[in-house]
Amino acid sequence: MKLNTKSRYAVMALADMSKFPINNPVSLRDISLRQSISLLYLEQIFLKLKKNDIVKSVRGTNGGYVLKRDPKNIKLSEIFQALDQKVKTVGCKKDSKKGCNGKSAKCITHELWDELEIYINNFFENKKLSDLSLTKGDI
Amino acid sequence: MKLNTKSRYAVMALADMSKFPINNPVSLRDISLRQSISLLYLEQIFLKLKKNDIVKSVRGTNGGYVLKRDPKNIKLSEIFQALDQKVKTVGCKKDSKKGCNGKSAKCITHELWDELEIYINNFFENKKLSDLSLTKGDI
DNA sequence: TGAATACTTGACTATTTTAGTCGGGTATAT
DNA sequence: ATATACCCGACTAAAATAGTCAAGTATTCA
Repeated sequence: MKLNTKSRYAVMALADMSKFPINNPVSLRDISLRQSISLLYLEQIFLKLKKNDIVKSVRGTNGGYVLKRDPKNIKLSEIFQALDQKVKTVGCKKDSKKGCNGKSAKCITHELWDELEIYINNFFENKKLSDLSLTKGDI
Repeated sequence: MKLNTKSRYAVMALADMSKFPINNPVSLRDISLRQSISLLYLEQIFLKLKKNDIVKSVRGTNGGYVLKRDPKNIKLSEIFQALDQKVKTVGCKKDSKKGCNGKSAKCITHELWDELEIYINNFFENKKLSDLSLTKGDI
């Protein structure tokens, strides 16, 4: 059970951004340097964050990305969702007719995994970007 | 963030076993058939469960595996540990001097991941094998 | 005693996922 | 104009995962 770098980097980058005055575009190049994340990888990540309405982009010289909302209103769950980073505990679909439906022999433990999924999602649901960015002084 | 099949199967198999009278050896072959898990894969899994004192083996005809303790006293966290299935949220070591130490630029979000790890482990720590095996009627 | 059952163990392999790169764009400020 | 910085799909290397194989050993029962 491992967190992937994409969502981890996304949170790091957004936390980094949230240290700067809002509406002040932060370039991926700068984030890349400060957080030691490959620029090209960051581009991939921010594309998704943009599509999911978490950031908006400002093109051209002195451009960059800007948080679309106040860090207080950005839940970590949104960030994870943006990167298709679901908490997947089981292979079988929840409501599929054949195979596992939570009652069959195969998935005696299905309920448990569902419960775990909800439990973990709950963690992210209750954390805001502001919860992390404001606690530390330096970047 | 995905659970691997090894630990999932381990829990399924143990839940299956715990339906039968204790001290009654359950063969992997039977578990394999009931739960549709490859026998050879189960063997691999049970070797680890045995090494970690969760089950004991009975060789020979009518042999199989037996739970070493009452399902009420087997925490899911033990099962996961037995399969080296740690909840890993970050790559960097917790106390390494160079690189990330929770305060450096790189790991602005380190505390968050630690918190998540503890949170998830807590789930498994508070679940017993008996919590799942007894709730369902059939196997 | 020997055949069948069932555990034991390490090594091996195919598949999938992950992490990250590459190349060729487009928009905008100065 | 030109440098900066976002845009986007396709690609690839490496690692992890899932599962198999081969060659055992121990025990029971006929």
